[in-house]
Amino acid sequence: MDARPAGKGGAQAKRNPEATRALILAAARAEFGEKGLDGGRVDRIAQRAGANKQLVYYYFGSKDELYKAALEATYAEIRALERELDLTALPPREAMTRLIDFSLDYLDEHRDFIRMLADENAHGARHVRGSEMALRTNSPLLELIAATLRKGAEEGVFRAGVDPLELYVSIAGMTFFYFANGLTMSAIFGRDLTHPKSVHSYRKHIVDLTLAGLRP
Amino acid sequence: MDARPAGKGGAQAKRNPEATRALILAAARAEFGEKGLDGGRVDRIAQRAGANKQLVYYYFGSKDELYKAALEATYAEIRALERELDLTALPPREAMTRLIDFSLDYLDEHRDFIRMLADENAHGARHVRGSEMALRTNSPLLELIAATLRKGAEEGVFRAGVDPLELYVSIAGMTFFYFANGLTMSAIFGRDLTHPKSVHSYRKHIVDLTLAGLRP
Amino acid sequence: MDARPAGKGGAQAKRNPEATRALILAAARAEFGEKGLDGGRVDRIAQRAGANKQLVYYYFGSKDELYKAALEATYAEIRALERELDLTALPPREAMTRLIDFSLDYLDEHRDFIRMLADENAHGARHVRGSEMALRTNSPLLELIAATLRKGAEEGVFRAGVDPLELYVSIAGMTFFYFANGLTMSAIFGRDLTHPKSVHSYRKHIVDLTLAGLRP
Amino acid sequence: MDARPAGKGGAQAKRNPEATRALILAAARAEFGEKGLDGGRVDRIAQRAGANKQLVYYYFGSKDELYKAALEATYAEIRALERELDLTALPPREAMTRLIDFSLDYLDEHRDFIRMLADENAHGARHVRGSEMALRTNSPLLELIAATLRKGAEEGVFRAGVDPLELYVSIAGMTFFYFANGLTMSAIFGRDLTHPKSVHSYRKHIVDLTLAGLRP
DNA sequence: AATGAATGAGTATTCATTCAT
DNA sequence: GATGAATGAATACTCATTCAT
Repeated sequence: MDARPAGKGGAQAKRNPEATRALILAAARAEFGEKGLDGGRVDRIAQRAGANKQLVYYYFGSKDELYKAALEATYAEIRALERELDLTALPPREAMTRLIDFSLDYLDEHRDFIRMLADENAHGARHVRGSEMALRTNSPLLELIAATLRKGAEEGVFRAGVDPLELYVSIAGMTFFYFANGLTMSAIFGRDLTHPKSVHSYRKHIVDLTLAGLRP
Repeated sequence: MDARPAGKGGAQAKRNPEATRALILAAARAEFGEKGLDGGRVDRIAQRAGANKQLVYYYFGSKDELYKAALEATYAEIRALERELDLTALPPREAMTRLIDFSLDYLDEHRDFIRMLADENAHGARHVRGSEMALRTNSPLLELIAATLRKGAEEGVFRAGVDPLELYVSIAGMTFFYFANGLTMSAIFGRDLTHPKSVHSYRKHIVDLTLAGLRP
Repeated sequence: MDARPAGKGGAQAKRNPEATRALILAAARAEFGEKGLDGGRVDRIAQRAGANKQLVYYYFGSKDELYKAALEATYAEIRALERELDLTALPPREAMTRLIDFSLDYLDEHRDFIRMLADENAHGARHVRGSEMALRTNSPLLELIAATLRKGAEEGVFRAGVDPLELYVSIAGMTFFYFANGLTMSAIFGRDLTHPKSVHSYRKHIVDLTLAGLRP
Repeated sequence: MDARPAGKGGAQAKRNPEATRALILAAARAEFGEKGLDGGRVDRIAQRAGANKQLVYYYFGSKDELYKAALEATYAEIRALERELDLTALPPREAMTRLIDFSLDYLDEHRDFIRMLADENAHGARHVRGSEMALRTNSPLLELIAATLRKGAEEGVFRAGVDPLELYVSIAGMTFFYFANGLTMSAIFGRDLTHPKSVHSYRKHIVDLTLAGLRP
């Protein structure tokens, strides 16, 4: 019927299931990352993916399952990046600095992750709980923090007895909140926290606070 | 159709404008605190308030303006509480501990505030920007942090040069994130962060980290 | 577009809740009577009623509840008609004849009832079971049959021991099936059963069969 | 993508056109018998048949034509059973009893036929009219009734002048209605008509009524 | 013959908002 | 001030059907 010059058009030309699925998933991550679960629209996801709306259901079953898939893909991505972190050669204080940097940088560059994380919690972590993948996979970052704390304590540069998960939460909190609530704080305090200089300064602040806070 | 005299209408035992308005506002705070802006339903707010849906529009104009009003009321409340904090008599380290405690406790007891804060940012801080009230009122907590840092530096128990706003963000981040993402983290890490013992332990952790991190 | 002043137009000009509700219910009875539960369309019902589609939900909650309401209205109507039957003055055989006539005539004139009855059973009598009204109200017709059988037995014109409900089912079956499956049978047997003459002849047949069948 | 030789495809252990077609047809009869034309799903039919949905279209063209095929198969089956009835050796009254029994038993055991028959009529006998097969084949049962009536009249055990088709409709009605509307009536009258004892009793009732009704 | 991928038109239902009294 | 009735534009999801291989 066509070399597909005109008329119907669309993603159908592909006939590439995996690619189509991937396109839809990427579109979903973008949409949910911007608008959240409630604000995200299946129509818009299909459109973003250049796909037929029904295909979304064909591949993912429902909006909720699609959201779960998007969340899992996001988690898989960040964990893959975490896994690439190689701090074995670094002394504990440098390693800890790198960990904080990583956390800050990732969130700075992936605002969509922030939205999804916040949204997921707002919905009672419903999808995470239902995701075997999210529950199974351990967090490489937590492992790295634990290893770094241990090494630091052995070398006498960090005090002992610091709980890795609690430190993980602290670091994640300081970095997450900065971007998550940056807009509101910028408005209230009249200081543009989104500016690179502000980010740079804050980075130094939390590194200093953390390293000093871990001294023996 | 019934025995009542005429004209008036029905069960509106109220006829108390301010009380009705307050009821609706409270209902809105509850609803938005639970479900967010997108998830919140005007119908449900009216129902919670025991009021007619149209009254919501009569008093607040639109869902969005109602949300703004709810947000402002929430901010007003937390700031009033912050204003009650009297740390003048306390030495800097105790004062700082109190500040952290306050932040943690308030969030622990006001999960609805967490939801609204997260939601507001997810929507680009639209309502905060459009609100004169929220902008004008400076955060008493920030002032207290600044004063405490100053006093601590003078007394030599805190190092100098710490930016009050950055410390404010750090503390807010560590406390906010703990409750905001507690559900997800509890699920993923298999450790119940909502348990009082966990909160207690985490409180000690961030107090220690912060106080140690502020040492000269 | 029509005689109404201008602007939006539509059923809204009425502001007559009860009338609106009644219009929708009537439209639902017509629609479901023609197309059944699965085939019936909420859109079309709204249109038939000259009402907004949302009003259907405002008044009835869901398609299913609307169907139930339509079913109840239909049952209420037929039972009201049954209740008007006064056979006290008639001798048993004439009374029985009237009962058969009534059953045949009602079904002949209310094909929609046939469809709804068939449909309801096809769906496992779900709505009837969920309806307090339909269950509570006993069938006046069954009472009349019972009374007529009793009287006939006393007078010696009917044999004793005939179960009223079974006779009720027989009569209902003979009349219902004639109209319910008339189209199919007309097609298969090449004889127009919908023709008044056919109906007339069949009426005589079942009256004869029944009266003869009840002889002592 | 996998190790299989080439081209062929997958699990279709079949490659047996007629068997596949038969499977689909059987699945369609089951599906339509349970859910009706509107409620029946092509997807589900394919699934029930263990076949690909597209195959349904390959063999039957459309849902409607598949329905027609299912209807024809159902008619063919019942007519084959009717044809097996050999009443020649029986005296008229016994023969008539057998006919009624057959009708009752068949419907009792083939609820799906009831649904299809009801559904077909609800749709204006559209498919039957379009089916040459359904129109061509005469009903053996009607012939048997006619023969039995004739013989009975000759022998003086039945009155003359009874129209075979009308008697056919009566018997079909009494038996069909009992099962078709059994659920609704059970609910309304608070008597379980589906119980074997009820069926047994009703069987006696209609045999008695009919035989008595046919007496000269 | 057989299959998975793709599509368009529908389908019940929801929701913020406005009208009329 | 207060209320019930009415509206239009979405919104997630379904379904019969066709395309490409």
